[in-house]
Amino acid sequence: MPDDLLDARRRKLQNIVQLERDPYGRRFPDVVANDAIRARAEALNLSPGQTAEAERVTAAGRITLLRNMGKLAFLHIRDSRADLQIGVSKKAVSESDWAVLEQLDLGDIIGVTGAIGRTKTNEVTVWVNSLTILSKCRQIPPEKWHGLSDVDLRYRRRYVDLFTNPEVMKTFRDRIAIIDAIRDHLRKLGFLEVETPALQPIYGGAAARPFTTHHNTLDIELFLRISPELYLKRLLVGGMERVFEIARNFRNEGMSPRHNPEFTMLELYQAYGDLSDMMDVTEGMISSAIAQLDGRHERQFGDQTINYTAPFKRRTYGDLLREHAGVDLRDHNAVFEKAKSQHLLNKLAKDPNRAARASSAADLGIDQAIIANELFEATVEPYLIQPTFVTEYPAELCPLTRRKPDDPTLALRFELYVAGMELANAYTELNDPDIQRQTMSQHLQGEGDETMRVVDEDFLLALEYGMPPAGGLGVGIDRLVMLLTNSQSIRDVILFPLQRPSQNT
RNA sequence: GAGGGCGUAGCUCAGUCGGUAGAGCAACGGCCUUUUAAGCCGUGGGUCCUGGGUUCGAGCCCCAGCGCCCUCACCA
Repeated sequence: MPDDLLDARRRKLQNIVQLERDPYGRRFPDVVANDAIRARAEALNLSPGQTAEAERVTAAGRITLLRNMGKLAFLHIRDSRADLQIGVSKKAVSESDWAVLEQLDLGDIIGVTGAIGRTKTNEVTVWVNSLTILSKCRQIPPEKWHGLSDVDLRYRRRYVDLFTNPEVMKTFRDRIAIIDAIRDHLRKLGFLEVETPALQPIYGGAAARPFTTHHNTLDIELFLRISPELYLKRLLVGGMERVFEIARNFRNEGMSPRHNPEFTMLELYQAYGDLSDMMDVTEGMISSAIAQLDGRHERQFGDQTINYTAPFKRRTYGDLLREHAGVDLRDHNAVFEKAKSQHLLNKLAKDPNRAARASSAADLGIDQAIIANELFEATVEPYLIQPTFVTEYPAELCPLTRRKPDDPTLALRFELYVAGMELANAYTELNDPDIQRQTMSQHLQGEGDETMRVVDEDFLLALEYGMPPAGGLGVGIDRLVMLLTNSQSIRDVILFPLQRPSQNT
């Protein structure tokens, strides 16, 4: 039973009330951030044991360490950037303040004012002359040394994770910095940041199963967006030449270290641009993000070292397949036999016997390009460690994309791979409404699954008004943050990842 | 959805061959005015994930369930 632990804290809270002090505090102005106080101490050039009596500061934070020696106490308080040691001498504070100090626990939030100094052991310390409790912590914080490491608890109680594990706070501060840098970069390029519906009567722009919901007043079924694409393109029709949205997308699919049901995607469209512009934008954005962090273009991700110095490698799909799988994309038979020998057909055929008997893609009723792509994913993807733009995808894999003028079997698309992960995806967009209508309907037929899919007639109508030729780009923001912060799971870069609700908490 | 791993004190973790449930931190009482995972003396703290089963006896073995993690499947 943890009751005795909780009771002890509740008792101390009562003691504070009895001292006529408010255990939950109030406005506490002029707080200086811990790292700023440390910087000031640095600038003062104090020698060990010295205190700059005139350098008074106000500090506040959560107690992460508390050592009371009876008449002198050292505590560490933490804010979102740093820890700071404070020293409280019984002689230097009021009787009431000292009495409050004796009722403090790890996890309490306090505010102090005092002079900046250094201890004999050279630790920067604020020597307190007044102390205020700002919030009593009535739960038990995790252990000071190991912190909170149970991953389930870390996600369920992210607030505890954040204040006990500074590297977690750092990761999320970095996430914020990365997104800020991307916004700045795009605005400087003249992109307008827009917001489009997350509740959509017809979903589109990606092949994924949506979440469904219902609007009571209109009494209609709605879908949570799987992509903002079709709305952003409407804005191109409307005359916004450069638009972007940092959109939360929702996909009712499986979860993995690289997939969360809701995730953040940057999508942007640039009128009069194409694939090569999208490469420039991608490289520029990532460089800006890195500059906003520590500026290091060479970064660790797990046991890999990745170099983000632009320009990134550019390789064609066909070249990569030839290099890693040893087959020519156009040699359908070789592709088929190679895929068969690698046991890649079973899952496509959904029946091992049928896969074993088949001697061509047609036998399985599967498009040739699908088999090639299976081979690509198995043999090429794992080796795309350094940032690589993969270009010239087989057109069948991306029916909604404009084709290469001099070779209509290839699509004007690239995917950016880093560390074997798909990080970005870009196209020279299709703006011919007739071709778009045709490919959308074909795509529908190919999807014959249980999910409802409807051609978005209003989108096609918009195209008929005329959409400028454009480049389009999508970047998985969570994955980018994973890569730049060396986080192995998408859940480590999403503050509150989806967890099954638990009964106990 | 399939396979594998894990679940012991508030936290981080031990637990041997199936034989009385352990440590550190945290907590409680006491001492301590320069600590750095502070120190010293003393005390308390358990639904061993849940439910069955085997056994004289289960934290440990078996079955089922729950939760989490990983791999795969799903997924422009």
